[in-house]
Amino acid sequence: MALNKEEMSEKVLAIAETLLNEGGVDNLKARTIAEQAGISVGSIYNLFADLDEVHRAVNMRLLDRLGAAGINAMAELERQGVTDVRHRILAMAAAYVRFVEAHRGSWPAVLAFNRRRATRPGPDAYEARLDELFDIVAGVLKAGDFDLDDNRRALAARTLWSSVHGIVTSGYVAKSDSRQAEEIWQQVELLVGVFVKGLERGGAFAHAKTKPI
Amino acid sequence: MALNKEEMSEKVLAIAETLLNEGGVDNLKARTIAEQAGISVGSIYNLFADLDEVHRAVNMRLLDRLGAAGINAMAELERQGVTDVRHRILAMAAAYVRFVEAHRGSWPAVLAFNRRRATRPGPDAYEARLDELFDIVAGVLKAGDFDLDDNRRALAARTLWSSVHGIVTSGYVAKSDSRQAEEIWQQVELLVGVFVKGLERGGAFAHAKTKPI
DNA sequence: GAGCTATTTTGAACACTGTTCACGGGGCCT
DNA sequence: AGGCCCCGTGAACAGTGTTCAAAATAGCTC
Repeated sequence: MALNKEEMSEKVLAIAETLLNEGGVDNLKARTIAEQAGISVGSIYNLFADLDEVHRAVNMRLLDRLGAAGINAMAELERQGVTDVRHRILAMAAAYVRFVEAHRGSWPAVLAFNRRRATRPGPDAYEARLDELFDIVAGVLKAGDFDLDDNRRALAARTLWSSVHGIVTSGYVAKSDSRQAEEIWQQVELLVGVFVKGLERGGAFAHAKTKPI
Repeated sequence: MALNKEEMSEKVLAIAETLLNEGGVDNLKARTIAEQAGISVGSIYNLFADLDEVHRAVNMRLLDRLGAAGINAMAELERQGVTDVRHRILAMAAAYVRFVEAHRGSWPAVLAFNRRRATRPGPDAYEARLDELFDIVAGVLKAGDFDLDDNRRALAARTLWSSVHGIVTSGYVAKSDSRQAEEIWQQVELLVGVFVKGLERGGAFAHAKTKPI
């Protein structure tokens, strides 16, 4: 019946995720976790260095799930034989939007945490998770017949990703209306449409030194 | 020599802004403010309901300054007789990037705060400040000869703005390298270029039901 | 200026954080 | 059984934000 170290760690993380989802970062309290897990406060510090590490671990799980969702979405389209670049990018974006919507409480905490630690040290395993997603988007762009070298394709992928990210996060800070979801999706559709068309034209990187009158 | 209520409020806000800029939201402490302002902790609560209100007031000042920066940037272009839509949008984006860069410490706190209070009440005077900026962008788009009705132009303005926002915030969570600034600007240039070209093509809102082979 | 009242300022006290660490119980090997 | 060590424990500590009775100050009347 007694849980071993790893099982207890997972129990703690599950509780922590629920707390974060329900009340944001302010709701992640050592004593609450301890009570709900049926252990003492001190025991948490035997499993994790501090609450930040708990938070980081929860975030890692979230990012892993997000990555899986993205990969699944691509696999689904593959299965359906969809090769259109715009559709595939929209599918990725949809997976992202769905994910954030399903984690409205804890996703902001991921960003807030990332931001707090931004001033501190260096080798974040965080970014590695996100880079996977960049790579997927870059892969999709590669399938399109835009004439982009690797650097520019990576830049485009990052731009696209950051833009979708901005739309989603900007959207969810406003009113909690369900109409918001519709607005967000309209913005994403516009962005992706405009992006693909802009790249198709091939001149995305040609700065308007030559003014088109 | 004694400061009246309003003067002391401004002194408190100035101190609070410095604290936020230096150490983020965790650095905004009642006792620190009191000490630096030469008053007691209790006095802060005579000037502001709680620390959140202090934070909110600082954010308002920042947003006001950001709005002013945007307006100034547009006025400068006006003075130079620049009417090119792409240039004007880039100038707006540049103003935004410069602003965030100049407030690296406190700007994340604006977003984090907005997010924390997102679950709570309704009539945010916050969004009003941001709407001004949307309006400026929408105005610039109006000057372009895209065939967009008011709704779609507003949607495009929001999309553009959110995207730039996403690029900037995503950029500044990563390494604190100065190379980051370059990457951010490349992304913004790509986004704006692609956006304008996509809109010019006029088909941004025509979903690809008609596949262009 | 004295006396009185209203207002503001104060800082000790309270409730609640994260985090530590000496204590002691329980399992495990000899 | 004894000794050992590991690990869970929770009281204790150092910080938070916030409150509020009391003291200090300001303002007013005479």
